[in-house]
Amino acid sequence: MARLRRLVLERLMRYYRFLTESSAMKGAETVTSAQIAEALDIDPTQVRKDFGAIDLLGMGRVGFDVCEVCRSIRVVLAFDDHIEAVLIGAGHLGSALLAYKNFERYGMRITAAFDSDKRRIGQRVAGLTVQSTRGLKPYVKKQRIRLAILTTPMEVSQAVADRLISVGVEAIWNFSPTQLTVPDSVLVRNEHISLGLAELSYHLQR
Amino acid sequence: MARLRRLVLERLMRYYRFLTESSAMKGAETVTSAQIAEALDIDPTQVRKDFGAIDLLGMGRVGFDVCEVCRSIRVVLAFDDHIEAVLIGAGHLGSALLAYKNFERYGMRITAAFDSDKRRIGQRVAGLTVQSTRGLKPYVKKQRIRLAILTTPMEVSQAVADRLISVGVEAIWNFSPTQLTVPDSVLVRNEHISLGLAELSYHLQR
DNA sequence: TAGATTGTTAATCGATTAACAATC
DNA sequence: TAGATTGTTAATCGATTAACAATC
Repeated sequence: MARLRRLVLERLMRYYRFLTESSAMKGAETVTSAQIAEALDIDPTQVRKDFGAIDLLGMGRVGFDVCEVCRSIRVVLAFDDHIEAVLIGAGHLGSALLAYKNFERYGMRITAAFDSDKRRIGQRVAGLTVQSTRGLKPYVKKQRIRLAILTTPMEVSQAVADRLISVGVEAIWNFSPTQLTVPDSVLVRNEHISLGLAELSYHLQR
Repeated sequence: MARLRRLVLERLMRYYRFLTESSAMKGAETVTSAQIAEALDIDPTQVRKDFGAIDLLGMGRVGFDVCEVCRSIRVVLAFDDHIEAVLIGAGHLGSALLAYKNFERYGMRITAAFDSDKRRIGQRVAGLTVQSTRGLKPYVKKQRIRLAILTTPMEVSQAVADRLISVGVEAIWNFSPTQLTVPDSVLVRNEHISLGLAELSYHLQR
């Protein structure tokens, strides 16, 4: 199977969520590309192409088997791998992510939260005790953590990323509005929320 | 000026943030497309094309005037328009957004927060008192609110969106992981955070 | 069989990158 | 002037959509 591109992966996630969570799919055993496309506002051909890319075959006149599709997506997106992650920056956004227990459904669990602010260290957030960033490197190394979630102020993000990478972190989910510089082997996924503001503001302009 | 596409708008926002917030730009009066491209990891031609699209002219051998670029982007992205927004769903993510005061820098201000949960109504979050969603429609109508931020559980998002649109909301910043169905005249900007998980999980797979 | 749906190729569309003359 | 940088056209690349024979 060829390496899948980002947009394909995102669509696979959307298909999966639709098939597992939408009330429209309650009890259905099969689903057509047209149904999925309609619900997610994309082209039916796109759906079939994406399914083809992960070697999923449909049935003429019937569509796709819901369970088979879900199973295949789980495998491709590695939802059963149980990735452990650390979160750095236990501010408002960080706390919101810690509280978002749904991540476990996709195989990701945040096992520790760090902050450098004395007022936050020791506090309990969503069942975890916020630790001092002094303990970050030893923890990541000892637990062989591969994924880090960055909800730090932008001034410190690059420095924190460097430290994480030096002890083996392979992927960073970056919520701070900074462009991180990392080695090619490390994946950075940026969630720059404020970019949305540009589109909204432009559109609302008189 | 032709209608700008989403990716262009997002890049304009990144240019603006780089020019106004990066320490690399401290005190600089001019900037070259190569400098910006290097910092944001994009192609220099892209930067010049984007600037060209908003009628910004550079100077041969010197580059672009930083102030002029910033001013132009502010105008194009309407940062001085002072858009008022309501937020619906004062949970963890909603509270994080309410606390994120930086939005005002880009002309957006959240003036009211609503929730349907009795335990949240009346609580103060980031200087605002959470109101019952019963008051949502009257408030939006009276204050002529055009932008709504949706941080509701996915089951109720469509219903809330319908109500918002019925009283004049023109754009929705959707943080709930649902595909909303809206009239063509309404802009929906989706921030489906969990899509990132697909890419990260796929990449970390052994 | 008849008809709905798939799987796949070809056509279109849009975004990115390369090349280079024009400019200051 | 010489040289760095722009502005723009052309080439490339990738993603989306249309078309349609194959299938169940």
